[in-house]
Amino acid sequence: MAPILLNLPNQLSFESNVAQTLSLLERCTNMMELKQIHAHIYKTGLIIDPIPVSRLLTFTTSLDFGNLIYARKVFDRISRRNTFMWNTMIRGYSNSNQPKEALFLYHQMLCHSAPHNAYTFPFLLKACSRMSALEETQQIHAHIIKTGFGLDIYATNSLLHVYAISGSIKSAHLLFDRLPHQDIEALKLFHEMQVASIKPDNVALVSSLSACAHLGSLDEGRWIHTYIDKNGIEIDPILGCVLIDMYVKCGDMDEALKVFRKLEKQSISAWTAIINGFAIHGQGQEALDWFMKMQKAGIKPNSITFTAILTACSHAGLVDEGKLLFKTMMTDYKLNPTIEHYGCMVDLLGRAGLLLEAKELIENMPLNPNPAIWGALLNACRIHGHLELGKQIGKILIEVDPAHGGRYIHLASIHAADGEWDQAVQVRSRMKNQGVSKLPGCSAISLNGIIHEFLAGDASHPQMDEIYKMWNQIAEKLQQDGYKPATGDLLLDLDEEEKERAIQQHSEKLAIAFGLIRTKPETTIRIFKNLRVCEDCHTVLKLISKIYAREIIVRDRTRFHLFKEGKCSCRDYW
DNA sequence: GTAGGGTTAG
Repeated sequence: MAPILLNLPNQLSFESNVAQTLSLLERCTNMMELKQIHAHIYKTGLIIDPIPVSRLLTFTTSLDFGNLIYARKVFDRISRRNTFMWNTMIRGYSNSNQPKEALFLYHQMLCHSAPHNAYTFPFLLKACSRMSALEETQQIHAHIIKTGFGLDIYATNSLLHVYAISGSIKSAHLLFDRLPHQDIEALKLFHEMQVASIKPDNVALVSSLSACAHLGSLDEGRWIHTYIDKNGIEIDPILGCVLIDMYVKCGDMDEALKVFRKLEKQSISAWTAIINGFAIHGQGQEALDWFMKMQKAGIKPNSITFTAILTACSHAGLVDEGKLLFKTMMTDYKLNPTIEHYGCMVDLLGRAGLLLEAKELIENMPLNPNPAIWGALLNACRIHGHLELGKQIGKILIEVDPAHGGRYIHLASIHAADGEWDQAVQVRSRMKNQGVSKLPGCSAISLNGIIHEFLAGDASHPQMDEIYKMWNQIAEKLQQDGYKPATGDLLLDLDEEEKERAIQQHSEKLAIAFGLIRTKPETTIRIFKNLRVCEDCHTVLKLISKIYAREIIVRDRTRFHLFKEGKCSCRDYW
């Protein structure tokens, strides 16, 4: 029953008026009632107590209610705003579709010299994470340290989360390094933190592990796993799932399976994480086997499981299996395909060269295609040399997704592949005019717990002379093996020789040269790249695995490649 | 009276 707001007695004492108003708020279900309560607060002088109006704000900005426009009106009318109220508004915006407003409010907060507290940062950083606002994150990071919240576990976790999902490997690692788990001395500090009861709980562990998964930080992930075991922390279903996912994304499927088997109860998400593991490792048949095994164990696949299994089919070229699964998903499992499932299917058909079928699927699907859908088709055009269609789609893509640097690069290289240099240059300058920049390619390799990072053409590493020397040796051996640099994709006004030089300095090549110098013969080399491996580097890595008799594992943006004896686990289907 | 969690196509 709705509260009878108009009949509030007038002769209440202040305290019981507060109490009654709060209780009315709790039962409030619609805007009309809310507005009446708002009016009542002002009319009866309750506004001098911060609690009723704070509750009103909390309620109005809450996820269920979510009327930020009205909340803002309430907020703007308050003459003495306290930190709680600012925080509440920032939190509201951070969960809304205008997270930018959260940052704007923080700015205002600073202008008003309103004090912030430990609650302020997690809200702000949530807003940053939703916008992938890296620069702002760095500024907030500086504020956190300056104002003495640098050891606050909530602030630190939130920072780690934003850095990890926005691909800022370096910042995330710096943060990890600051976390006290690097050596014995640091362990003491870690212990002190525990005594001070700021030890990580399950939620903190989950977000750290998830950051490791994003970054491919196997060493740190293992460290956290050991910490969990040593401290007898209970592995709840979410922690189990993210632990598996960490090993999966760090390239250690064996360990992922070990964790899975040890779980007390294998939840649907744990199964899905394993199936997805096989998918991104290119082991399509294993993924299918586990999909069956899961159902035999009495677990029904959900929508996310289907994304994983369709990804598996797409990466392994299992076209018929994928088509059948997509069909049975609707008929037998009664699941409505989402845009992600259509994305998988476009990718599956496109990679297999069935471009027309992929295009038809997009045209006939009941959902509006998003940039990712067009991106999948564009990728297929690139692989199969459908340049005309590629140009059409590329043009659409830079219209609908003008802030995405990769799209311009894609379109420009398709023009280049067709010999249309003028057009390619035009696309590039359009990108420049829009103020869009390309995410620089970055490859990382971890040796003895230290991460070494390389950018293309990078000369900043202290051992650079040695690395280039090594690369020249490698290049000589490659040449003897008949390798010729594939410069076709490269753009622009470089002549052939310069192009060769540019391609020789790709980040993954520098990383592999460094890996060969610094590791013993026969050890596996693991490299992580933030973008897709380039075609030429893929060829080179295959050859190196043969010439130097090394296994090389590369995780790129979408999947793992295992190079062994001159071949890659993706069977050149990627 | 306010905080932080997972598996998901490109």
